[in-house]
Amino acid sequence: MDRRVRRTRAMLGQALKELLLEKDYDAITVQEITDRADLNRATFYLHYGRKEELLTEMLESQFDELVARIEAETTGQYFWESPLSAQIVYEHIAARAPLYKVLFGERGQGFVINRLLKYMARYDEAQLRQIMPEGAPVALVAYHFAGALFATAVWWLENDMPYSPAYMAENLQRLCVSGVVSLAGAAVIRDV
Amino acid sequence: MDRRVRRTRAMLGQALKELLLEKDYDAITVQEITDRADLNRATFYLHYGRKEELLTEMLESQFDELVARIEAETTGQYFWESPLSAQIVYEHIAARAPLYKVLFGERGQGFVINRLLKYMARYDEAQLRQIMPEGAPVALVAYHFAGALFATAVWWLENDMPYSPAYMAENLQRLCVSGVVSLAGAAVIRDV
DNA sequence: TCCATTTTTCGACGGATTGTTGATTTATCA
DNA sequence: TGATAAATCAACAATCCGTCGAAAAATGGA
Repeated sequence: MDRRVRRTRAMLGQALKELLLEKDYDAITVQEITDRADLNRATFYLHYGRKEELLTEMLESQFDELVARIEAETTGQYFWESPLSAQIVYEHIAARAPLYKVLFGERGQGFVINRLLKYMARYDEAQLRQIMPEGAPVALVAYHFAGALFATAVWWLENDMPYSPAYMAENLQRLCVSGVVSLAGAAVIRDV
Repeated sequence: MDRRVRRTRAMLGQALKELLLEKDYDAITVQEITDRADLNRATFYLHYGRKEELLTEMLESQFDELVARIEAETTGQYFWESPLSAQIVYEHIAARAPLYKVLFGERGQGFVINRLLKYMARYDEAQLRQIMPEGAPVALVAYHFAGALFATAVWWLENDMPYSPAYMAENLQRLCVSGVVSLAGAAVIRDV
């Protein structure tokens, strides 16, 4: 890939990231992105058809990065075997809190949310298929967990992360594995 | 409220509903909405500042309608006490499947999804607060469940509703209350 | 280093949508 | 019926879109 292409795309991605922290995604124009990146507007259309493509490319690389880290730090473990995997996810989110708060929160984008759900569910489904018995609605359960992780992350970001990643992960794992009864009983999770 | 106002708003809402089934929300213009409703474009701005306001108004009334039905059919029961409440939710969704598939699915809108999550979580939190012990992260758990319900609904709609509302509700309730262990054990839910 | 290839720039184009204006016509309610 | 409110209509400037062709600049291989 041409050095100019790499440079141009990186500049456009960086410009979009910056602008996302300043104003609504819908309100961001191609002109603004290229102005910020100090590139000509026509150059944008040489690489992307719409804003969505640029944003999607950014996100995919972020997600791949996250999965790679999980694989590296939890070798041989299933995602739900311990809270560690989930903790890495929440840490990943915390490290990018301003951006994710915008993308997933109040003024977020539907296609981003759906892509995230699909990404998480696909990863989850592959793992659950090895654990759950034949005939179980694995794909459905995977979406259940993906949705729970997504929504708790949204709540966490909206409320300025009042709990630690470890606490969030512990809570998530208990709810997914053992349900609310495991919280409602004697053993209430201690805040961290 | 003036009869003309009621009529105008109803026409605009109906026009938007129709257009949502035909093209992406983003691609729908105010001009198209008023053309479809056989109203002048200026009339739209007499009632709403943007498309979002019209859509939000539509959704709120749908949600209120759903909650009213749940309250009426499950008197004195908590939402999670039986799968009945959740079943009513899935039935509500099924009855509006084409519209909800557009609003929540692939090309859905972030503000719609967030508003939905918040609406569900608020309802859920009020109930959970009466069940769960002091000090439990009730708001967080409420979002967990709201996200699970949302994501399973998305999956359900995307896959053309392969399970019955009763099955979806039973699965949701078991996962939320007792976790995945209640499915992974001997008792796998039978497909309905 | 040189040269062919690729990328980026520049200015400009028509077309579409936006939100608002003021004057006019129409419908409603009391 | 008459005062009030709502809807219509045409027009406005402003903005953003996607695309174009020609020119300039940068790249990578010979």
